[in-house]
Amino acid sequence: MNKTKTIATTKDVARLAGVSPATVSYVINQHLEGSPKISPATQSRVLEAMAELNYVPNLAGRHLRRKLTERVCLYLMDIGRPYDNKLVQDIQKVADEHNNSLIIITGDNPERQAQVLKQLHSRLADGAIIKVEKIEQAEVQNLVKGQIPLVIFSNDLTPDGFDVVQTNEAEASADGVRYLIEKGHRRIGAIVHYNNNTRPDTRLNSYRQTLAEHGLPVDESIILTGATSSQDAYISAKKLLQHPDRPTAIFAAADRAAISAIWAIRDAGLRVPEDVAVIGVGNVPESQYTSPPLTTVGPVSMDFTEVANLLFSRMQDPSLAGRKHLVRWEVIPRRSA
Amino acid sequence: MNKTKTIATTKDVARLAGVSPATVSYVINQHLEGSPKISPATQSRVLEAMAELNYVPNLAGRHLRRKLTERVCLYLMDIGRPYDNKLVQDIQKVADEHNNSLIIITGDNPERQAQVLKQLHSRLADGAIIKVEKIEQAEVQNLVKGQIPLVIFSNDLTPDGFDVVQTNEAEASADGVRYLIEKGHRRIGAIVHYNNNTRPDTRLNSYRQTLAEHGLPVDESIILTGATSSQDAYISAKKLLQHPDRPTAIFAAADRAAISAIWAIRDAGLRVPEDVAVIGVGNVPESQYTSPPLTTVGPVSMDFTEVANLLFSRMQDPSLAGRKHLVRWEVIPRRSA
DNA sequence: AGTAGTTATTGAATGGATTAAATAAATCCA
DNA sequence: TGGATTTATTTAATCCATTCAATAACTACT
Repeated sequence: MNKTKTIATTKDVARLAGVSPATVSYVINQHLEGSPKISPATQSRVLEAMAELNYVPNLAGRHLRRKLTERVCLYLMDIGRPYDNKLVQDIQKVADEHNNSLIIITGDNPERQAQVLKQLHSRLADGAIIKVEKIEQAEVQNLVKGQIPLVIFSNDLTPDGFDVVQTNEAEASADGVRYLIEKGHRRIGAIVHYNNNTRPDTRLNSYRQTLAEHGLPVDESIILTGATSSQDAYISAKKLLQHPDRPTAIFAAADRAAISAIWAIRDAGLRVPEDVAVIGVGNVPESQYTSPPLTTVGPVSMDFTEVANLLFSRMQDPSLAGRKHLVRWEVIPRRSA
Repeated sequence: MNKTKTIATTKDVARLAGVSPATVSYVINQHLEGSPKISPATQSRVLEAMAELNYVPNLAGRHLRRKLTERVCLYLMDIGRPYDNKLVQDIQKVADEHNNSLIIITGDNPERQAQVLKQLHSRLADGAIIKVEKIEQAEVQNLVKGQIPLVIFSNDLTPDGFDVVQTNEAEASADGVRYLIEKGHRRIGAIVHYNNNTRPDTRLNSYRQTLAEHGLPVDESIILTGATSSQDAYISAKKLLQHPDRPTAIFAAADRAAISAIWAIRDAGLRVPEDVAVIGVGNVPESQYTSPPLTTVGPVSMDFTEVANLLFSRMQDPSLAGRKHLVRWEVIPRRSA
């Protein structure tokens, strides 16, 4: 009965099976080629002992000795983003193929980011994919010194020496605005900053710049910023609709805001896109199923295995030069604009 | 230059600072009360050496010796669920207070569940919160043997010996259907199984049972199952609307399905709730901002710190008897029904 | 100054698994 | 059967940080 109080170690298993700890280890790691062959007889005695004692290898011991965790880490700002679930699945799949496990850590403040980078340096994992808006340069540089394979998924300025994944989000947002202009719209309102997790500025800048490039005036009274929730976005949309010189189209810097805008337009008794066209950014899953389906700007491909491959190839050969991977965003024409 | 190739250890720091490894360790762990006091002079010499060598303690070494990881794990089926982000935040907050870090692992198949439970047993973390639909009993029992503090967040049958968090989701779904009946509806359609992550059966059962309890017929032709996406749900709703004997209300077993239903109803030129009322389940964030705002069934409180506290109190005293925590779901009346 | 009493520092053992190198056992062949 | 070769098993070192117990360096006090 006191057996259950203590966690069994290789030594315990060895004693029970009447072999040495080394033999136990070799039984556990048979799969690693190059290990000595253990005779079927001892093998089964060891396995029995392991089962009897409910033995599981201690990870700390193993990692210390092997200098490997066979684990990768994904850092996300939070776990609510539409694409991140797919990102996780794809990384998981690739990790599985490499017999690695995946842990996810979240945090949207620089403190936690620094903390996690430090933990990585402390060998929390053998490599990591960091997906953030903004990078703590200094900490990352330390990691590079510490030789932790790293893939940075961010449009923020990133230091050299590792792989970066970026999106052409800014250009794609500009494409979105251009799309509206090409449809003949001359007065396009903007609803920006759906929540604090996105980078509204680049999208808003794209909007301003694109209008300017086409010789259209930028009217600040139809640029509504600070919408941090669907409700805010709904209210913003209402305001645009009540504007004395109502815009004929709305550029919403996030799909959820765009969806709220559609509700607002329909609630006002107007038609989408005939009376007011709407375009979003992000291509969240729901955007396909709104009514009318939302025209939006988003990633063309949802396959992130390439991102995971960047990491694993770097783990195999840390001397690799820094690479860049682009997640292409494009206008996805549906029926709201 | 070759310094950067190798990761510094306490020994390296000790050598550079001209002290013993023990001293280095005591400098690192000053905060742990009971540690000997180190003189300011040596202290700063050690700190300098640490900075110079870019030293970070190796977690494996520390964990091995301390027999503690100061880490907790949250297992989720995926990272897309509306409430889980809040769950993560709350656990994170409590973990921070205890100087623990949080790692998240996901997986929706029993294999990964088993794998993770095994890793926990292997001391991946000091404790875990497992949020799943279905529990692998055998593996969990092993964990109990291995004395890993565990909180099971699941309505599935759970073995004794640790804490469980459950929702009264089934009863609340029944309340939702009752709510419609009390509004005078006698013909209520159902759209069930929004995706493979939810447990439609309990909700559907609640629906059937509640109708029966009120002496209403259960008409299988207006129960549409298998809607695994918003689009499916939209199509299902369309079908209900085209039914020769059209229901006056729709019970959607998931909010996203309910939202699709609202789109479908409005697209058909009908009004919500006057022509067709809609109630959802889940109270996802968007449900507040649909038009009309969705009446739904969901958790009343969004504070999960209590769940985290269950875990940490158990980690402090593993002999605690198993406790139960109920996340109360209720009808949240808005305007769609 | 000498002894008791503090305070600072270090030596050495520890935790658990792995693995290179060495030994022991088994098999083969002449 | 004896010696060589192959196969199975073990010994002992190692990974790194921590911590108990012991020593060393100081202070203080009579």
